[in-house]
Amino acid sequence: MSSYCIHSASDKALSWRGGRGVGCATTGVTMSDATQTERAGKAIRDLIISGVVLPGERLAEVQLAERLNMSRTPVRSALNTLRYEGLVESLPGRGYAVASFAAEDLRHAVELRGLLEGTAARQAAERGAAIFEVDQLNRVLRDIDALFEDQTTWKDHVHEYINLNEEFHRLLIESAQNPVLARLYEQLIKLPFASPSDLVVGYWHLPGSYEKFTAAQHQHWAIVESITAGRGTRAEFLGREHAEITTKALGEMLRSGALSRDLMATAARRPRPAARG
Amino acid sequence: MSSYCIHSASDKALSWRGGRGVGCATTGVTMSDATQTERAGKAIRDLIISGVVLPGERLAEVQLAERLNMSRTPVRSALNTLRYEGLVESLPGRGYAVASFAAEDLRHAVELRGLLEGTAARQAAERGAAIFEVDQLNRVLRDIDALFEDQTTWKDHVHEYINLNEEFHRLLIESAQNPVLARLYEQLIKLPFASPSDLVVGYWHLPGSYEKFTAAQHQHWAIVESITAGRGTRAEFLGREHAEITTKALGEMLRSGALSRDLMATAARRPRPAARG
DNA sequence: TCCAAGGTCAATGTATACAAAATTGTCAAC
DNA sequence: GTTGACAATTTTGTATACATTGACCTTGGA
Repeated sequence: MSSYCIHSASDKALSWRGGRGVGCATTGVTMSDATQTERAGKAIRDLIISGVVLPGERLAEVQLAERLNMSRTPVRSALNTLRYEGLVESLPGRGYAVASFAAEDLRHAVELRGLLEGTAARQAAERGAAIFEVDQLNRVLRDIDALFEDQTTWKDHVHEYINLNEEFHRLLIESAQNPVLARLYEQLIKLPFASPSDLVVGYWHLPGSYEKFTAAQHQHWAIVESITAGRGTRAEFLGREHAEITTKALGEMLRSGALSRDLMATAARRPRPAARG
Repeated sequence: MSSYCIHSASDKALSWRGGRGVGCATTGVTMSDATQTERAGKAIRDLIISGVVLPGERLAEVQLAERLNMSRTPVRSALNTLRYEGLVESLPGRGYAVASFAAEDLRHAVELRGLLEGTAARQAAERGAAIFEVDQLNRVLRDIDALFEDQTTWKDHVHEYINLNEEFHRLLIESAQNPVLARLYEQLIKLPFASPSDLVVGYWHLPGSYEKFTAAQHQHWAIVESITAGRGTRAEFLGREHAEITTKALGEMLRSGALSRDLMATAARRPRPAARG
């Protein structure tokens, strides 16, 4: 079984959620987390994302525990957590099953992320963002600009771009100083391919990615500009429009097959448990 | 300790989350749920909402297990769940503590609810809501109209209004046919006093409530009207504006002391764990 | 041959025992 | 008197054994 880590197609094997050096699904043990529960969570997540277990398939506790070389207790705990992250669904009295995601779900998630980011930008603009926060946003954007200066070498710095892009979006949410919004955002981007990084990971090697990324960066600047100027409405709609680029990129990714097709429900949305894998 | 159920001040003792006939925090056993875990979840929730345990206070597993007459296992599971509902915070390696809510958090939650409901309304309008869904929304609104016909007796039907109001908001979210949005909404309204019902429960006996409720009902009609007419932008902004009424009501509730003050963090936002209760 | 009822079995739900970690209290030294 | 380290105790994290529920298969009857 050569299904290894995520995106076996992509040679650079960018990890899915910035987990630094986490082991792969088959073992799930090589990483050095604090608790067994965390190890279980990451391992099961990998199993799902990498497509080792398919959508709709049941996740039996004993089976998982054996596979991960631990007892049922941390596995149970991790499954309960993953339920709230939307990766697994709980069956009434029969444990859990891998959640199914349709392409439509991904589009919805991206659109909602734009909505929340736009709201954060508006609130930051309306309350008057602190100088410190704006400075941080500007610094990140200048760093990203530097990466894109040379169109011939920018692909060598994709990792840096991913980190900076993620930091920008995180700072943007923080700038609203709205813990409830931040919590909701956190929950949303835990869905597969709903976070800013995930989409970059899947998109950067496609043709035309440079133009998309520079256009997105243009919007980044405009958002910060709006916040600084206290133009809340413009900030909000720029945040939403920013998601439109992502949606477009998502569409290209789907057509190109860059997204692990296993994540998509091929037949109906959320097929019945299907006790038999 | 006469701290009993929720809102000891309000004589009619409306239950907090439509739990039909759930027992009270002190026992937590009288209800007949399927599993111990569910019982634990509801019981701990009651302990928090009713103010028996205070914000910032640590929740020790053994202590809770003894109090609820069960083992630590379901208590652990329930605490893990409540973490994702925002009622408790997990301390790194030291278990859990009751989450603190500032008045500002409640306002933020209500505003975000308006944002999501507005988005749902827009999406329903844009995709063209099915006749069946619109019919259901209209039916609920007609039923609510009937309740408010007689200004002298409407308070006898508060329970019915709560149910109908909740159903309207649920139908509104469903009309968008957006599972991701629905999931986010579900998570949001699990916060204390973020759901439509909770606010009605706390507000209906305050002076001027009749006018507020009828004004809200006016907006309900306008939202459905917009959806039917395919006017997405208007639908969205009506959804947001609808939250403004709620925010105003929330302010009055806070000033009147109708909200359990225990839920509010009196000192700083999210005080340090404070190992000593 | 099909349907129904019962039994068997596997998997989840729960309890408890054990291990590891952290906090608290105590004692001694500065 | 304050500060440091060490030990004792409480508390969380994990494993395992048991109970109970639900599913599947077999067997009997129509």
